[in-house]
Amino acid sequence: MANLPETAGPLYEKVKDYILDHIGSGAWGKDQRVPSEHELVSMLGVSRMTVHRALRELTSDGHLIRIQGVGTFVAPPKPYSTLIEIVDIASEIRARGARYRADIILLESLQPSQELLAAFDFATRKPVGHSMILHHENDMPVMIEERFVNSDLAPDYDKQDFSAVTTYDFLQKSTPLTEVEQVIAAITADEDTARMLALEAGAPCLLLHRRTWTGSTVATVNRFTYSSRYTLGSRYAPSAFR
Amino acid sequence: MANLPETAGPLYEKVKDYILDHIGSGAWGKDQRVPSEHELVSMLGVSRMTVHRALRELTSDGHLIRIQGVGTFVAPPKPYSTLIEIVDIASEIRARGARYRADIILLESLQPSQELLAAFDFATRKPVGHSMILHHENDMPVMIEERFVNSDLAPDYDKQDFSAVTTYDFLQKSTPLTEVEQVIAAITADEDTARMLALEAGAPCLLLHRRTWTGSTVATVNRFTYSSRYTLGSRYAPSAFR
DNA sequence: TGCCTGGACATGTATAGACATCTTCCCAGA
DNA sequence: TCTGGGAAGATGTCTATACATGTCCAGGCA
Repeated sequence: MANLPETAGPLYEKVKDYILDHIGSGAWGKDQRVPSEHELVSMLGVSRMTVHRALRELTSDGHLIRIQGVGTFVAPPKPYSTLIEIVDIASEIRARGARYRADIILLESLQPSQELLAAFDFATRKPVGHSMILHHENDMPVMIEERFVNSDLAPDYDKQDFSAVTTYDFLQKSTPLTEVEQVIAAITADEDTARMLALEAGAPCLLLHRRTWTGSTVATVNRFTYSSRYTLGSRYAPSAFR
Repeated sequence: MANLPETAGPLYEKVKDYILDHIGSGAWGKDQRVPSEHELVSMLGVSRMTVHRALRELTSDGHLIRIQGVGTFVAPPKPYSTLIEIVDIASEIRARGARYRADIILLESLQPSQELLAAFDFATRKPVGHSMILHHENDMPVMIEERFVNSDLAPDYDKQDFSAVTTYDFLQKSTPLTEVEQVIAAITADEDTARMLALEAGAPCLLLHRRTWTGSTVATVNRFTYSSRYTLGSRYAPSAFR
């Protein structure tokens, strides 16, 4: 009988470690077959439910691929990709210990343009909420936030007091977010943008386009323009690795 | 006895839906107590293991918080934050159906500068691998990749043939990535950069700084400069939401 | 030759029962 | 009044068993 690692913790964790060790050492390579539940039961001397739990968790972590009726296989290695978490700018600024302020430049309900209709995937013309807010760090403008909000999901968007509640907090409470699409680009600030962000003409700016969904309906279409004084970034520890 | 939702699928999924419905409707609010496993067994007429699995999965999805010996509680709502996945540029370009090419500008081993020593968190001076590669989409330069690699982890980095294997693939195989730190900024291209990317002087560029760790040691320090023709972005469906 | 059906085997789910571990709280004894 | 101990109740783990569902293949029948 094979030996389980002597790490602490519950049995199914030891079974997970046993399997991860074999994958990590290369003994069980990519796409290769992992012993069946029944075989692991014989090899390790634990019950099938315990083996099953270990295999199920490793599968949801992306280490294994299981096909009912066929078997369990080592998953291809994780892509060397990373995730950037972008948080609410108000909390981001405050987290750095800086003073945060937001100026509401505009808050209205408007008839969407053709382009916006397409972004919302609307079949018929109906008004959407629209806001433009200038965010400051220590009274220095750092980001222009422009949001278009689906009025079906947040009908009173243009009647909120966003000097008291951030758009972020309001939207978090009113609409459950299910999906996000984002594009980041570098642009040269045009005259208006440069003026608002107190930049020299021609300064480079970070542009973040974002669409969010709740279910299959588009909830918001956003455009964030960051001053070149500002950087986006964070640190993220992928949980798929041990 | 309470009624489980009539959705399809296994029993534990119905129990999960039952609980998520009560959370979503506001019937069970934030920090409020969820019925105990024993109570749910009585209420729903399923076995404790089935209830337990549902609760455990909802906990790992961040919907619930469980404290042994105390009880189960509704977790505070998810932050309204998003994740951007940034993948390997070669596969990104190919995925768009474009022709990909990489020119190796430089591949060497060098003594790190003071700044680089700090980035690697090295106590003593030792050489690091260094590469500069220009990536093309349809023969148009779109990104300058500059990498500094910890020689302890990838000692032969400067001896690889990166026209045959991408740096991405090589590093993925040689070093298990455990953590990532990234910063994105917009910059104005300097003369050299503009020339390499075939841009006009003063064009805005996207700058992505990245450090990666394996365990507690810094594996690579990277600097990616994207042409203004290029945008970073992707679509991501957070699994924590239903 | 071709189909198709049954058996072997894999994973997936559900249950009952037992014991472990942890927290809370009440009550008896000092 | 203070304190220690134990009961109650919560989650956490493990097992044995049963049945469901899916895949694959070999052997038999047309």
